[in-house]
Amino acid sequence: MIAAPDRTPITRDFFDRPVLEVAPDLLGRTLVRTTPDGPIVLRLTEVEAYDGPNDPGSHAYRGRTARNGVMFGPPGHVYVYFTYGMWFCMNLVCGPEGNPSGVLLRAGEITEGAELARKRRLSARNDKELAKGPARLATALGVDRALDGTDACAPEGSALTLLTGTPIHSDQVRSGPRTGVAGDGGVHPWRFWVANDPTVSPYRAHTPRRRST
DNA sequence: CTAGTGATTCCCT
DNA sequence: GGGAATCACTAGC
Repeated sequence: MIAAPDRTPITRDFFDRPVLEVAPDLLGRTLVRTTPDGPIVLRLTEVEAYDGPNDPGSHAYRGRTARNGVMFGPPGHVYVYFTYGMWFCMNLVCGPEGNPSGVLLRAGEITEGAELARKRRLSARNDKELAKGPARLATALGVDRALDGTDACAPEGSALTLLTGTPIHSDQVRSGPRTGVAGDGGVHPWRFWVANDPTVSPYRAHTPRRRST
């Protein structure tokens, strides 16, 4: 018997800790995205930590800007950014307010509402690919910049809610270098995932792009 | 399976 | 103006 995931919303205290504690503790948690068409529910299987103003891989490294302002606000809120001209990615803000840190949600397993996620992810060849990768995850959940700053500690039925779920035992948590982070940002083992989970995204070393013109 | 590249827009220098 | 916390597609093994 496997116990059903705990559907109690997570409290803000959960996020008001150092990001390197929060990140592995997010694995196995349940994220509910409520849309007009119904809920889409995701079990988190892969995350990445971005640790405050001294992390050169973090969007907050060069100080507060219009884009990253949510990272400087209270923990438990969602930072959504637009990247590569086409995609959105989502983070959960951690740590004390004013210390900009967050966890990028990189992959997960859709456990409810897969029919809604499939409509947004037409190129996915199977359900394991629906949220395998940070932009795919945001796409599958219908998350875009309109949700930047949303409170993930809100009651279920709000736009986004993180539930207690089923946390992953530490001996099933793996860690490694962050994906796609340029320069010194990739040296820390701040990517965390669930061992042997088929929804975890493949590791890709950062490849610098050459100018096209 | 891996490696390479075009797409496409915003942000910051 | 240059690069970006990516994806989808292709070629080749």
